Amino acid sequence: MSRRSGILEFAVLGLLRESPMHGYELRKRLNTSLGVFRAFSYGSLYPCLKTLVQQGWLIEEPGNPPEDPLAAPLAGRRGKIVYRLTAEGKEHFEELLAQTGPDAWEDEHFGIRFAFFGQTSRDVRVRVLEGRRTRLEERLAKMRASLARTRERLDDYTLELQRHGMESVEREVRWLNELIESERAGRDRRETGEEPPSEHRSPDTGGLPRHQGETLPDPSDDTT
Amino acid sequence: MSRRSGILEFAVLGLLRESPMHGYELRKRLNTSLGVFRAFSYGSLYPCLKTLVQQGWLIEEPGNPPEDPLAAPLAGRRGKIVYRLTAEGKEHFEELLAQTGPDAWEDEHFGIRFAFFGQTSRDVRVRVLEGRRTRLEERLAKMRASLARTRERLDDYTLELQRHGMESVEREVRWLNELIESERAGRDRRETGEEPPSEHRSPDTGGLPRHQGETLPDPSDDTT
DNA sequence: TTCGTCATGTAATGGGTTACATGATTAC
DNA sequence: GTAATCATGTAACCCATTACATGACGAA
Repeated sequence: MSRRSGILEFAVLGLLRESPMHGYELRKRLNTSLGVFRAFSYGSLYPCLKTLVQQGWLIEEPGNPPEDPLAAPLAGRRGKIVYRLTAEGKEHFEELLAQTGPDAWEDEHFGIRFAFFGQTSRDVRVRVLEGRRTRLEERLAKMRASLARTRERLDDYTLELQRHGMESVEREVRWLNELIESERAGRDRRETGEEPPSEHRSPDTGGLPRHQGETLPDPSDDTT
Repeated sequence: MSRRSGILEFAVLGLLRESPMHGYELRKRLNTSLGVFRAFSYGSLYPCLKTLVQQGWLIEEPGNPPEDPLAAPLAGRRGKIVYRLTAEGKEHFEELLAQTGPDAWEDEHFGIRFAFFGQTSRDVRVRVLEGRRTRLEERLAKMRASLARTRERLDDYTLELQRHGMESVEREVRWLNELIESERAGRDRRETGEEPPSEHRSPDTGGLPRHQGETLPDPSDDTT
């Protein structure tokens, strides 16, 4: 039982916006491109797809995705299902993208949101990046306060844990600063939607901060 | 319904090994010392405590912890409960500490395990650190392979996400290397159990690698 | 006397995983 | 013909959270 995930929903809509796909294929992309940070199983994916169809954001079509349209209608047997984003789904995804509320700044969501940054405006990107930075700075302040308060009774390892944790968060903040600066400088990025000629990719931005090591339960099958 | 957590169980036993506590107090420590990396709520803590009692690893005592033994037996009302580690619990915790199986190297577990490193032997510490390093190196290899394979179709943001993620993991590996070296060099650390004079804390080790930013749902009350 | 904090709990829910069950298609 | 991989799904479970319910105790 999963039904309506949140971030999984977001990622599914985002991937299907590019092109229709099988659930199987979807899961593979979820666990490679995005899956460096997060892996999903069929047990959550397929139920999620069902509810997205119920919402009217996706439609199911029999057969294979555009690349190999050889598959006959195949009415009887269980058959393959291609999921395609509807107009409503597209609209809904755009709303999700534009959201800058607090969950856009949460650790679990930030990475995946970032991966779809190419589909929003620079304005939204900057707001989300700043929100995330604020979050991390608050966290840092708490960590520092807590460390200053209880230093004596902590042993070496716990202390080192804290120290390294703080250092990591600090580095993440620095990285966000670079990203924000880069966005503000207005490097040649697409404003929204479609891809640019895909030639010049400005090499000066940065990458995702989230868990350097979190999740990743061994994607196991991505050997294509 | 939670019952038997794994890592929560581990942390609870580890904290109670130091001294008996109330559930409330336990949760506070869980969310300060350790909570920089992970927060727990009562909804998981209290049920967990119950099952640990059932296992015979803890006993419940009425009253207050050692520091203020003023509380009368208070039979009737719901009353406070102090949880104390039993001999069996202590033994069980030591077994858990000595485990070097794969879950000792998982992201979710590593941070908390590390916090209790002071209670194991150097031997176990090194094995756990090396295991973690191996894990991360495998992950890194996969990330590199995947990146090399699919580079063209990824947009700037997804690419940057990958790049930054890899960089973080690489940094974590470097940190593990320092820790391992430091352990091997045999810096003046306690071998097991009790605290040393707590004066010289070798400043050359490092800190925890796990998620720089994961979890942390705003501990909200740690102002002591 | 009321507010903050200490203190213990439960029910409903969330968002996932693992293991299982099934079967089609492709490559050798 | 058989193994690998493609492909879809479900049931049982896991481990947590949130919101709720209850109440004692100290300080202003």
